[in-house]
Amino acid sequence: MLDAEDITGEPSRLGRKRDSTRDAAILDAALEVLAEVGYEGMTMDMVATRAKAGKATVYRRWASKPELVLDAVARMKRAQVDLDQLPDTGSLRGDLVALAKQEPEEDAEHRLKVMGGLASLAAHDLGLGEASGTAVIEPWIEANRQLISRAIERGEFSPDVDVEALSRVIPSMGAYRSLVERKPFNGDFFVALIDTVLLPALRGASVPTKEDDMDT
Amino acid sequence: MLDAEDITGEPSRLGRKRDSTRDAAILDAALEVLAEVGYEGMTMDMVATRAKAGKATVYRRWASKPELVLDAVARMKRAQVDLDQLPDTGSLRGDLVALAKQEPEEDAEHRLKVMGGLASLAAHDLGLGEASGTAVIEPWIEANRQLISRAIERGEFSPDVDVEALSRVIPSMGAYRSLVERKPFNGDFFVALIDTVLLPALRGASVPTKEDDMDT
Amino acid sequence: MLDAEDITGEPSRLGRKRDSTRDAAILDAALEVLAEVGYEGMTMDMVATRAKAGKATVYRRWASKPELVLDAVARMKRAQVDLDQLPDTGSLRGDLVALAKQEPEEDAEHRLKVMGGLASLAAHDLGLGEASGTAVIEPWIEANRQLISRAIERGEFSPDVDVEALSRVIPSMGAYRSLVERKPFNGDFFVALIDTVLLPALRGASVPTKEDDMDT
Amino acid sequence: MLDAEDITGEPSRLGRKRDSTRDAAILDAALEVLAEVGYEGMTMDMVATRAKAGKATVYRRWASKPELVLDAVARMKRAQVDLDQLPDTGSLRGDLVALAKQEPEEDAEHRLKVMGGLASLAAHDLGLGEASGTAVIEPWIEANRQLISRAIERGEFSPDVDVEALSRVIPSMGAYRSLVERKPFNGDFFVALIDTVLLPALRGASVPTKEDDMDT
DNA sequence: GCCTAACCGAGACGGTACGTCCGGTCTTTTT
DNA sequence: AAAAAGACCGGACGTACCGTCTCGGTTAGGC
Repeated sequence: MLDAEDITGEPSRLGRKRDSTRDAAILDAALEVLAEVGYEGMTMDMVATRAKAGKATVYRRWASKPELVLDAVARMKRAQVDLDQLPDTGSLRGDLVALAKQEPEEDAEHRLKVMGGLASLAAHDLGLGEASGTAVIEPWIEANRQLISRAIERGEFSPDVDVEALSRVIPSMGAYRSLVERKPFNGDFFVALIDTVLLPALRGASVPTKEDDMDT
Repeated sequence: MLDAEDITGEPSRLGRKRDSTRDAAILDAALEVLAEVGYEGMTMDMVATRAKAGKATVYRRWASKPELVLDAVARMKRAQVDLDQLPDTGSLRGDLVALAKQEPEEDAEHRLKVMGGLASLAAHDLGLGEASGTAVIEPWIEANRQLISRAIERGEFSPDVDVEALSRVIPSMGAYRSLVERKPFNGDFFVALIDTVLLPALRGASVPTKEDDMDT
Repeated sequence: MLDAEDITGEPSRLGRKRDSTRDAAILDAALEVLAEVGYEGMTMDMVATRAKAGKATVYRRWASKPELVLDAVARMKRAQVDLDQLPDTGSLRGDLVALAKQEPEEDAEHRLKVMGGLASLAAHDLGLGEASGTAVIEPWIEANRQLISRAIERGEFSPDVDVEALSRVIPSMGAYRSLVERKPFNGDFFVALIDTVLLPALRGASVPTKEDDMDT
Repeated sequence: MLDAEDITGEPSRLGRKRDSTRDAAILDAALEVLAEVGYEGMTMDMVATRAKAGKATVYRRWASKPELVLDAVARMKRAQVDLDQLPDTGSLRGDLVALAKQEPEEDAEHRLKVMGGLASLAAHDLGLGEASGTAVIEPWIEANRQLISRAIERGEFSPDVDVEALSRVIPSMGAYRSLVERKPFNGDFFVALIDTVLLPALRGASVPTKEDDMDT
């Protein structure tokens, strides 16, 4: 966001105050349009019109279309995973399933559509691709990271497992299913991943054959 | 591609024949431009000009920019995985590593750039998203599917493993790393995935807890 | 027309002969299309298709669209004024009226439409503008020139009249009415011009006040 | 022009106002380009670029190339004949010659070139042909109509003359010379027409043989 | 009676203008 | 000064047309 006031600390005393309700209206409009026509199909005019806002009002808050979409999608995701209220059922499988069910099933459809719009952000080298994925999926990965670490501490799994890689398994495969295969990313699929990929990998990680640095 | 002749079977004998060298020239030009300026930066005029083709010649073959890019990327991928010449080293790990090394490391950089261009295709609901991912990644999944099945037949792993899900592990996580995290998708990363996720999951798949239908 | 053979004298004896019936078919098709959609609306493909000819067959005969249209319109006009069979009624008025009635009234509507198409030829500096007008209207001017000269020889009018200018009066005003005012150029209008402009001007030409060179 | 506001009467108060200086800039650019490369050679991009305007700004005002050219040429002509300041020298000949000289001789060359561009407008049935000629030549005809009427009132000529037809003599023949014959339409030619056609026709109109209505 | 070159219809080709649509900026009026 | 509305510049999109070239096939001669 481009809020000069946030930086200076000086509350820019002159003139009319920013109408902060516009932020939400614009982001909601952006999400609606994204879900309906996708990123490429969405235009800034569509968003402004639907939010009953002028384009200048939009551009006063976000410098470009990608940044707006980024914030819009992040806003949607923020509601989903709450890192301060992760489930704690005693077993990793229980925690992960609880995390999956935490979000009403009907929201998934909507978010799926919006996520589609997200894909093309990666095309902008500006680091927006990175940021965008991060904003949406990183909290999810972080939740997995915490749940898996907790399970290791409990002694459920060997401390030798690659937590970083395994935290990414479900989000990555979910993203692939949503964005590339365009199949629904529902609870059944989620549970199947847990049982056929993630848990087996954690259990089977006793004898990691070799090296495993992942970052470059 | 828009090739009516494919449907009728009747090869539409009248008039000048399509110059099939133009297809290749246009696709190559598209790949060059994609690698240089990305999907959003690429224009149809750039591609046509570089291929020394008229725009009509381009649009006679591909109905839109996304469809052209789709074919271009698919063409690039096709060279990568050859399903008829899969490696056979005796162990799954050996096969997978051989598959990874099969492609010269320096090509990866180029393909990574082009793959970035692919991302935004998913934004077009037209099923292009599906098709695009499919065209590029599906052959890779198929290769994994064959290698894993063969390993099971050899008795390396239990026949109870979910071959479908596990075939997608590496491509999905590779795509996430490339397109969202924007980190290099090199051999080290690839081998790490094999050793810390895929092989453990295959080994640990002895007691799949519950249901596991994946397709819808 | 581009008939190389006409120039070289060497009749290019080898190969298949031009099918001269195609010329007529193409010109007729061109006239039809011109009448229906005007010069700008007419395309070479339309003409070729309607004449059941290939574009190459058209371009083998005429080098460009303007040249084709020029010939097409000239062909139409040729039927109209026959310089070898000018009327001779004894009076200029009788001759002119006879010339007007010589062409069936119903053809006028068609030719009017086609003439509209002619207008834009003038936009091509290539001398086609000149040629086009010339091909269509010049024979008519020439007819007037001969009829007026004959009337002067008969003593109907003073030899001092400017035959060149007066020969152009009716064609010019007819063209203006057709092409610019888009009103019908029928016999009534024609006769009115004769009686209210041309004949008075011939009669009143006793005292030409001053200079009168017209060409530059 | 596409100015919705003209119809409603309600001046559509919201939003940024049309920048009326753009109209003039675009029309001037169009005239320059027309004079340089002619109607067919002129492109909308050329006009927009030269006027430092975007194409959307051009198309917001004129729906198509022909309509733009029409307005551009009309603008040029408007400067030429001022119906409120017609010359009054006491004789029709003096008035007509004054009208001719009223416009600097060097402008004629420029206008001639632009007029050439006008010709092909007639090819668009849309009434643009009619409108175009009208916009350019009708004011001239009207000037002649007024001058001739005034001369008749003064008793210079018989009230029986066909003012309508005679007012069109010089513009029609001038248009023919410019557009079809492509010869210069200069003062000498103009004066010659007055002396060898128009004035004789007015003088000789004593005994009109028949006459009959001209409009249909 | 066959060979060969030029013809024929059909349509792909390179190039280029058209008119539309967007992204991001700027202006006008109202709040 | 911020808001809604919308005009502004720049530039890509996809369509259509011109004039050329290529394809398979046909129609003449000349041998």
